[in-house]
Amino acid sequence: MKINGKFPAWKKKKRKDNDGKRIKNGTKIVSINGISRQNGGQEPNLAMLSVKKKKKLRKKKINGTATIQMKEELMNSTVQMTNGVLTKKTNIELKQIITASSPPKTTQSMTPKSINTNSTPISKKPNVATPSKNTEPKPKNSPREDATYEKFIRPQLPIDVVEQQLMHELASQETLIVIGETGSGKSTQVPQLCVRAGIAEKGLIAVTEPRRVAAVSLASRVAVEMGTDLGGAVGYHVRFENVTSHRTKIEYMTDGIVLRKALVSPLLDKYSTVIIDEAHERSLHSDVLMCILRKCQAQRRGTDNPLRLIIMSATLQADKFQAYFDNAKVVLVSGRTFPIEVHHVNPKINKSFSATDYVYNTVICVKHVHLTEPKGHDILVFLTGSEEIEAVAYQLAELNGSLPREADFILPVPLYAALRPEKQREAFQKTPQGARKVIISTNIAETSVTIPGIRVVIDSGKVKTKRFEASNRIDVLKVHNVSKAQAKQRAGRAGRDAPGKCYRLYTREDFQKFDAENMPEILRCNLSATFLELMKLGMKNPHRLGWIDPPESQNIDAALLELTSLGAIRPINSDRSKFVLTEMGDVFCMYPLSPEHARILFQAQKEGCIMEAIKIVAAMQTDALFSGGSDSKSDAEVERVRRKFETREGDHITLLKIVLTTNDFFDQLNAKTEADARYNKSNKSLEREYNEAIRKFCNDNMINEQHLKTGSMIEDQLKQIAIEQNVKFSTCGADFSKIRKAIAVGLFLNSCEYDRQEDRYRLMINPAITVKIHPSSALSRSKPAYIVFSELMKTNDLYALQVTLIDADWVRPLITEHKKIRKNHLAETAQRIQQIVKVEPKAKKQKLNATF
DNA sequence: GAGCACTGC
Repeated sequence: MKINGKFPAWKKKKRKDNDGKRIKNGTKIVSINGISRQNGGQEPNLAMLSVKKKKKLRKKKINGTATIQMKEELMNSTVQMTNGVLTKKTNIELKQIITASSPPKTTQSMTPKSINTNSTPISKKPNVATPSKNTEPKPKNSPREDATYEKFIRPQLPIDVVEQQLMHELASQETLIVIGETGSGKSTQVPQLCVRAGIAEKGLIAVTEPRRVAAVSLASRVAVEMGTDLGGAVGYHVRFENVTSHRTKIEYMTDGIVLRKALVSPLLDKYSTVIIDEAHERSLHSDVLMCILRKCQAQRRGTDNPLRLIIMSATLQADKFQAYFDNAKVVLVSGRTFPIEVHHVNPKINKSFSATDYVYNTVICVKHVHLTEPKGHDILVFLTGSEEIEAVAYQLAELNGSLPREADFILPVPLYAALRPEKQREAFQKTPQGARKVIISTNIAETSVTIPGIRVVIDSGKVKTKRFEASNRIDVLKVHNVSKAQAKQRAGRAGRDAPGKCYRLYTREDFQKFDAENMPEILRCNLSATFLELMKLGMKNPHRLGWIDPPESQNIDAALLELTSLGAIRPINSDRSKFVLTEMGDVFCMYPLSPEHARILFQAQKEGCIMEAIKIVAAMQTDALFSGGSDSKSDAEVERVRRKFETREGDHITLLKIVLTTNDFFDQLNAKTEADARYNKSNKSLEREYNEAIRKFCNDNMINEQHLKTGSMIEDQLKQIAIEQNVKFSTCGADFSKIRKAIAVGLFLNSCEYDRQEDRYRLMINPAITVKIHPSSALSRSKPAYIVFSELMKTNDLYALQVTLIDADWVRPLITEHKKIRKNHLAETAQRIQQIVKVEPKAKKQKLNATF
């Protein structure tokens, strides 16, 4: 929320809200409890000014504490890394930012996890944290660590009740399904039970998590419980960070890392047990893992190193998992959340209620809750996107002017992933005296972060999701209703610390119409990258693969067509039902990239510009490097800086320019810092100056520091892989046509030709589809004859994002080839469907088991 | 001249 300076960008322009009503320059008739009132954007009243002043004061307070916390973190890490070279320090800082933006890690706080609460008040009372048996011996490490362990006493957890049963099942079952709600302790205790049951002697216990924060914080927590240091008996492995050793017995990992490991060692024989946590989330990676591990288990069955699988889930999909894993046993663990009172909108009472204008409803609801709920109970609001969130935050701040004198002050705090880390941190600050914090969030607060002190949840019932349209290869970003499970999850966020309330801005009848569960990711994304990995593991026919929820046939074919056209796979039988990796496809697998992006690198090697290609492709993996429009800059200044990097050749070359500029800056900065170090400057002041210089550079050039660092780490990772692949490093200098050709070849499926009559671009592989260049692109005004884009996004129109000027001759042969393959492909698909229809169900099942 | 949720290797 902007306090000083100009109004937020959304306010300056006319915009349509979801009901189609125009909100003009912030002026909107707000009717609260029947009393209409006009908040004029042009005439800020006195109450409004005093609000700003008040807020400014409170802001100051908050920032004060933040600085102190950050300083402490900085000092801790400096102690650990004083002998590091200064260039390494960027890494240290990144780590700090990651930890700082994750939920506070105390011995009491648990990882962000899924919750499942009933929609009616739950009578279960949470266990009081009582001192219980300390199951593990005390550590004998450094004195500092000893102090930490002595303080630690694990509270009793619901899972303790079924400990004996779990131990028994672990000893006898090959696959086990553990269903446990939030707070049951399954994520921390089940791996430890495995160790105690003696399973870990044959091999490591792997625990997979869908998010990095979860893997890291769970590992830290379990390390404390087991009385070992992190990276000792308990470790974690996420991208860019491997904190494990030869002593490690329990390894927390992100599911993507386990998939990568499976590509290198398909039997995963280092691990005796793999525990898949949060399986109910149905992330792409966990679905693929379950598919692979089932195969893996079959192959290791009967050997002296069988694979044990534990599927952990928070919701009722047990039946589905049970059927998938051959009637595996299910152990139920009760959860430990506080009772939550759920209120739905009742149209009979709330006469003015309109189901579509949820932004307006939100403001009304916050006001109602604010005036009726006890002071000090913070509110968490779920909305769909940044624009909405900023709008509500603004209106709530204005609401303060009309509150009764005795009422507390409303402190709106936006929270979404694209927000700068320091802004995100405000959501975790303690609420100032005399205020009520209202966090207005996207679904980031559903699972990824846990905010303390929330007692009331307001749920719009909406979520923005991306779905892949296989027929046109288009990503569609749209607002949808949440699922029932998601609504429960959101409600559960009110019951973390104490009994809570949830207000749903939809009727009970609407809720009944919602889907039961979230749509699994595998059903709504491009499958080409996944299939490439599975083919590396020996899969030949994706149509015959046993998924929990099989993707649509059309979607599977689209991925096969894409991979074939990119030259990553080729058919091995005449009816094109079986495929195998080509040599090039094998190389693609080594890179953590989509097949298209890997193809750019492959081509760049031929063209002699691999260095530049790696920089560009790495930058393409992160969110926008250039973050124009940040609040303290004027439009003219944003334009000026944007022009500095813009090139006529397109947005990919612009990315390269930004990366090269920052590289130069870092070279100079490092040289200067090294020189300063010779004059005996203290480490601390050097580091401060170093970080300040980076901050200033990023601010001046409107570069997102976080994304820049992520990009640079990806660049290092890609370089490392290229070295392992014996790639000859080459650079094209100022001859950008080489790199443009490599990009064109990699993204040839996205090449377009300008249609002057329509003033739009026609997709060369499918001229029926016309698109517009997104206005954020450097090429949106120059309109060259031929372009490729990175991504096509359907919002209000069909927009091409990240566009580069190309030569049509570079892509024409590839497009001709693609059309040929597609023609055959369609014919073969029709033929195959005929065959499948003929197959008897029984025979079909046998075949399914025989092929992978 | 638009305005984009969230993860992950």
